[in-house]
Amino acid sequence: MTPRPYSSPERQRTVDAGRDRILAAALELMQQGDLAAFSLDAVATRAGITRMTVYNQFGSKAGLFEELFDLLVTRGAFSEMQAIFAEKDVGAAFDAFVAVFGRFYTENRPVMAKMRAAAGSDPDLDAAMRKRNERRKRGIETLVQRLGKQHQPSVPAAELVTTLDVLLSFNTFDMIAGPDRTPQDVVPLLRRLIRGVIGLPKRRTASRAKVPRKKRR
Amino acid sequence: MTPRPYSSPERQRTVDAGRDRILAAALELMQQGDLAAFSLDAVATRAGITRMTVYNQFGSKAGLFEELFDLLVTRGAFSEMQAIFAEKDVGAAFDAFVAVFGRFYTENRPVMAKMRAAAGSDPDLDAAMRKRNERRKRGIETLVQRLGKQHQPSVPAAELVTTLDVLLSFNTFDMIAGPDRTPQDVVPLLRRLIRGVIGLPKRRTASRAKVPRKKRR
DNA sequence: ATGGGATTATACAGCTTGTCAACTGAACTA
DNA sequence: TAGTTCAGTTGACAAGCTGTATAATCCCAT
Repeated sequence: MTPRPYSSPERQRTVDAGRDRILAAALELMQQGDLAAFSLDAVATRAGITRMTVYNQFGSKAGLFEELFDLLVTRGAFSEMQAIFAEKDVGAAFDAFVAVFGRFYTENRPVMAKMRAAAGSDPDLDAAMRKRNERRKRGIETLVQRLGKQHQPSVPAAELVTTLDVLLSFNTFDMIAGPDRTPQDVVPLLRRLIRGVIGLPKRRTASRAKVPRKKRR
Repeated sequence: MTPRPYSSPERQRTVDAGRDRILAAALELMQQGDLAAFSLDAVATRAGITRMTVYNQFGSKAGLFEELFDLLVTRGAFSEMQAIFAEKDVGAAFDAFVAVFGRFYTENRPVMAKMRAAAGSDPDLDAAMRKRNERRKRGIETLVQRLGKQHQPSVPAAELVTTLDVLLSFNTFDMIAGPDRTPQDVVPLLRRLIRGVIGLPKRRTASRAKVPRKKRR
């Protein structure tokens, strides 16, 4: 009656390989077609397995979404976060923060758009996404706490974190970028915007700081 | 054989009444349950008619969405827009603009959230919604053009309209308000934020401007 | 009474997510 | 070496959705 211990490295390897194939297929489908074309059947067929295996591995469609998002995040350029929080100049830290999200949103723009749409339809997935976005908010909190006294934000202090969170959300990057630009292109604009909100002086651009301005444009 | 002319005011009235009942039922369903519960069958049952009638009247689910959105807009507090554009003080005009959208988003918050989600899944509906949002953008454009020279925006002039459009989108109101406040509550914050972006001085609050400050709170 | 437009009833196709018992194969045991 | 056990896979099924097609029905205007 008592289930005996069971562990199979061979088994585990094929299972993990299957998971990877499923996630890869899901990612490809997310990058291409529209959300309506993203069915578990399409994912399974593309991964070369049965739809049921997807259910066994991820529980549900929302589960697959969540794991896919986590995969993107771990793959993403968030490894620099440590360095950003260690940065001496708070303004530079914010600038780097914006750049990280600009890159992440650019790399995963269609996927993020579909994630947002899917989260809007499924309350469970919405809660899961909200929880993951809290990490961004906590990062903003720690940066805001490091702000000195020589700044005067254009919003109440209690709202500063929430406001910055909005400005750093995928929606903001996506809307401002529009169809003709990438979120990456929008980074300078958002930097200026954020510096304006937290009341930091305009940063000396790297080029200007180095070269002593020889010719006007 | 030749179809004779035919027009029936009575008939037309009952048809219109049916349309109204369908739209009312759809609105109720949008305000209550989640988007998954919003099926054409549920709408039809609630309206006391058949699902086929919905198709006859609105063509498709997306068509119903669009007409419902238009209904909300015409019902909404956008009648003041004329007065807002006629306002002498540009800052006051922006303040009123923000208030209008705060009220609209507050009244229709769950509906707007579901519309956004539905638009994310259906490209056609997404295009339709985008087109309707252009009206907001055009309103911002006219207001921005009326800005004088005594302001220095914190973003390039070419990006000012897009930036303001983001700040006035449902997403911004919804995110900042969060679960404990209404978009309406967020209006003062967004006013300050927008004034900061376009480089306008903080407005003298109406109460301060009128009453000569007798007692501190 | 008769014609026309809208609504209804009914059926169907195709798609989706999700659940079920039966099956397969690797690892353990005798 | 041969049988048992368990995880993972599989095909089949249930229920829901949108959208379409077709015939019957109702009701108003002529």
